[in-house]
Amino acid sequence: MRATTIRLRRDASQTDRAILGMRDLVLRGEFKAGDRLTELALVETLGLSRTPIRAALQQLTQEGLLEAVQPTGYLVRGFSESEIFDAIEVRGTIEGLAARMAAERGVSQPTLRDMRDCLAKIDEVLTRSNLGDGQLARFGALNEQFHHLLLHASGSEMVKHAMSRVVTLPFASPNAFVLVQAKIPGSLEILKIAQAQHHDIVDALEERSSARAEPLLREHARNARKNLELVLRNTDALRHLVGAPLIRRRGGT
Amino acid sequence: MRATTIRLRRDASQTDRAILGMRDLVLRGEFKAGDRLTELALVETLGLSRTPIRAALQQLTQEGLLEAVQPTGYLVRGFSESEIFDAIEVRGTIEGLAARMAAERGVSQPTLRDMRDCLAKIDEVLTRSNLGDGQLARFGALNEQFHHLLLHASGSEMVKHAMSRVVTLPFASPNAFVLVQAKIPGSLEILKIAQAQHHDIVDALEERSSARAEPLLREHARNARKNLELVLRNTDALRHLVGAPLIRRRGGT
DNA sequence: ATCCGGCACGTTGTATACATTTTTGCCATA
DNA sequence: TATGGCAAAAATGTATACAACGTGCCGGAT
Repeated sequence: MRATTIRLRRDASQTDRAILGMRDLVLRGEFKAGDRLTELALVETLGLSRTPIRAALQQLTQEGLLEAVQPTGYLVRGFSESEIFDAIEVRGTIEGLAARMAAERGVSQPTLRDMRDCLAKIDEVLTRSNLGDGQLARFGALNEQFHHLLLHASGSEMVKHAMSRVVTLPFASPNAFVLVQAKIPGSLEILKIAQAQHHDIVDALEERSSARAEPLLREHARNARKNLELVLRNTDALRHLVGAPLIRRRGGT
Repeated sequence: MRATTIRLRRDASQTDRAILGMRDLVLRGEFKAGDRLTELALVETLGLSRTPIRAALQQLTQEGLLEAVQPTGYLVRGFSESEIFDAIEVRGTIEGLAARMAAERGVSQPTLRDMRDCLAKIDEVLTRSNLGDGQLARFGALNEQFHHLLLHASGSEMVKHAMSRVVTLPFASPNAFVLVQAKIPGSLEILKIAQAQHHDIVDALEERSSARAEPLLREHARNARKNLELVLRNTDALRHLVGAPLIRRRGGT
């Protein structure tokens, strides 16, 4: 390799760096949706050899960020608003399945306790009258934890696996729109509603009501659809949304 | 390369051959669940170089057939009965989502006609009093076509994409247990019930009843669960099930 | 006998040379 | 001007050499 090689690495392999670097480039919009990615260009940009680049291209394609085209090559994917809506709907459906299974099969007391604890911490965050970035980040971490606990409660590796695949798409994760809420007026109300749903969900699991739990999760996911709409109509918030450059707007970028 | 190189290829790349070859080896049970796969061993077995082997390992891992382990390496995955059940449940859930979307958004007349035509052909196959392998293969092809038409009717690329990921797992596809039905007594009845559900599904789509269409597809997928149980209790059928060596039985292979 | 260091080997990670395929752009021809 | 085809350039596909990393074995010291 050249003398330009960065030797700062702690433990990351070249392949990991290629994946992280390329994901970053794509999500930040360094490449536009529809752009063709060539290995050699990425070799130059990232300072890595073709082998890890190829592995990363394959990885990001399976994540859904890139698209393999025939006969050969990769494109940066773009996402229409309706595709993002559908991705969120798929996520809500899988989470609904997780909730149904959890309710049907029963959730262990320790797991229920973990969920209640998690919600208590979120309640505490939401008592503050206005949220700074730090509080929002804490909400995001706890929110993610709650959704992980739900998957754990489902007791199904297959459901976890299905969820992990759905969530690799930008905008599809339960946390996708949390961090930009600071830029949206009324965000506290939105988060309080989400948290009320969280409580209802645990109630449903506790009473083993799959018929309540499943639609609750579907509806819970639809918050993200509303948030997407808000963000799309708010230029300042859009600037802070990770992956925003990949969104294809009707009649424009 | 060695003189042993097979030059029969039409258009398959080495990478394609590695993927097909490895998938075949795994599904046929040449490697047992839990076996570690080393690149060099596969190089010897398949007569390819490490580069396409590595790509194939990555691909089969994302398909769910292999499992990447730390610090480094790949294992052949095994599937418990309950994992297969859950995989089928996930598939039914995604198909249910597809059906709901199709009903809500409305299915075009040409697509409805295609579905009706497809079902008419299946009806014809099922009028024969007993099914040979050829008839069963035809049923399988038409069944697959029907399920593809449903995805098409959903009008959602995201749902198609989610389904394509679910279906890569062995046993999860709508056709997984069709081809072994020849070995199971009463298979004609099973297929007739499935076909009755097909008709109900199209009826529901036609009247745009998402509330009917979604649960119909979930229940339809559960046929596969029943078939799995039948096959697991029938040694002869099990021998003809693709991927059977990967099934972990309680207290045995 | 046990613990520990270090060497040898097997495996994966990475870079790169070479082969093959695909794209591109030019030029001749209609 | 449109078109066909050919050659050059660029890209990907493939093989392989070498590096880095573990892991286990063996021998020596306590």
